[in-house]
Amino acid sequence: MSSSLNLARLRSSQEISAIRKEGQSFSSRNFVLLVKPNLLDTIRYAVIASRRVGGAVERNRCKRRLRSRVTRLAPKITPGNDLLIIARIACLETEPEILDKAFEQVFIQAGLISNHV
RNA sequence: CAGGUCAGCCAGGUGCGCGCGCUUAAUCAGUGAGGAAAGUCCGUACACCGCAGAGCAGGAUGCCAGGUAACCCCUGGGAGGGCGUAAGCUCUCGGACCGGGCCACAGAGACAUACCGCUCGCAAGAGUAAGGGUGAAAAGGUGGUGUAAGAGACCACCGCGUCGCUGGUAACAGGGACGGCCAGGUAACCCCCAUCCGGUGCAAGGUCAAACAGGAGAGAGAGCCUGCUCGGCUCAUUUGAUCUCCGGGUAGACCGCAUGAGUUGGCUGGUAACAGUCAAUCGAGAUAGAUGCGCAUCCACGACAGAAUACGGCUUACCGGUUGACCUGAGAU
RNA sequence: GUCUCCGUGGCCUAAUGGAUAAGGCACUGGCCUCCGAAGCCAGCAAUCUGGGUUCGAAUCCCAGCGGAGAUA
Repeated sequence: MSSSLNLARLRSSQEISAIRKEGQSFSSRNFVLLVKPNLLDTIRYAVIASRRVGGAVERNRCKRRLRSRVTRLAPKITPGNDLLIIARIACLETEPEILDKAFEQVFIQAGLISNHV
């Protein structure tokens, strides 16, 4: 209950474009992760699926998959960062377990998961 | 039984666990995408702006009748063409005597003409348009009479036009009389005729309203270290710190926003589209944008695809399943 | 969401309803050269898709597909 409090959504387009400009990027086949430290003790995130991914059904599916993995990993992630996750076409086809692994790998690479496993 | 045609319906179900949006003070609980939600191709509602009334310009529609809030929509009917043995499917539809434009190449000639021809004649010339050739298209067609050769010059049938009659609300159909066919096509070229259309679109529009700047008034103190006193510091006291009020209104929030040309069922009228009436019922409302995942089980093994102000159509995409009517062929009784 | 516009070889352009769809760059082959470049000659290759109007469609009409832009 307390862990869910420091996970928030980013809503304004100004903040998101700031992350796109200034954030550090870490990419995989399925998605791109951009990180920018904020001065708060919370994690704020946003998920983007552009028209390149597909129609409305495919875009919703991508966002759903990525969002659910963020909420699952949230207790492990070190707070104080803004995250921006951009979906790629491949994340529609990859198996859920492989996507899980790729997600953790990228977050370790970005140094966001401190107390791993 | 096989093949086909048309019309309609469904769009995985049930249980458990985790998770999301909305309703709610909160839990529990309830509820939660489509037949096309799509394309944005038409038509409206609704909102604001404009507007005495009318017209011009521009655009749309175009066989007839009906339906509808309205329609490039639907239903029924008509004429003509194409496909199919058939059930049936499909395409076309005001005006060429308002006027203008265009009709390449070929061909003698494309809207006006006689090249090769035919006939008469010694010839000059005259009479012709049957046949040839060109072309998408060349002064009704076929057969006969007739003639020097020919020609609606005349006759029969068909086509065309005009005027009555009968049936039909009408488009039109049937049949009759007369004309003797004086003149091509194209209006998805301009145009003419009839009917309709003001513009912009929910990011419409409205309410509340930080901050910054502005105006009016009060005004000598206000703030910080610090909870209080002392003390200190900063900013003010001409160019005004600070406080109060004001209008417009940005960020943001809320309304618009889902009880409606609603849905389901019955009855009545109508061939039908549809209308009327009675009863029951409330079935999404997000705002970077909510519906999924796992397990079990049943089956036909799940396609196309995701609401964003709402509705009526059209068009396009689509795994399959199923119901009814009809047509053709074969066999049996 | 709403509105507007466009679509011609690999790329950039042209076109009166009447052609075998034109030109430049690129590509391929040849000539030239000791070898290249340049130049010259020849070739390859296209009207987004499907219907319709018309004697005839890249052009006109309808539907679809794809791509741009505007709107805060």
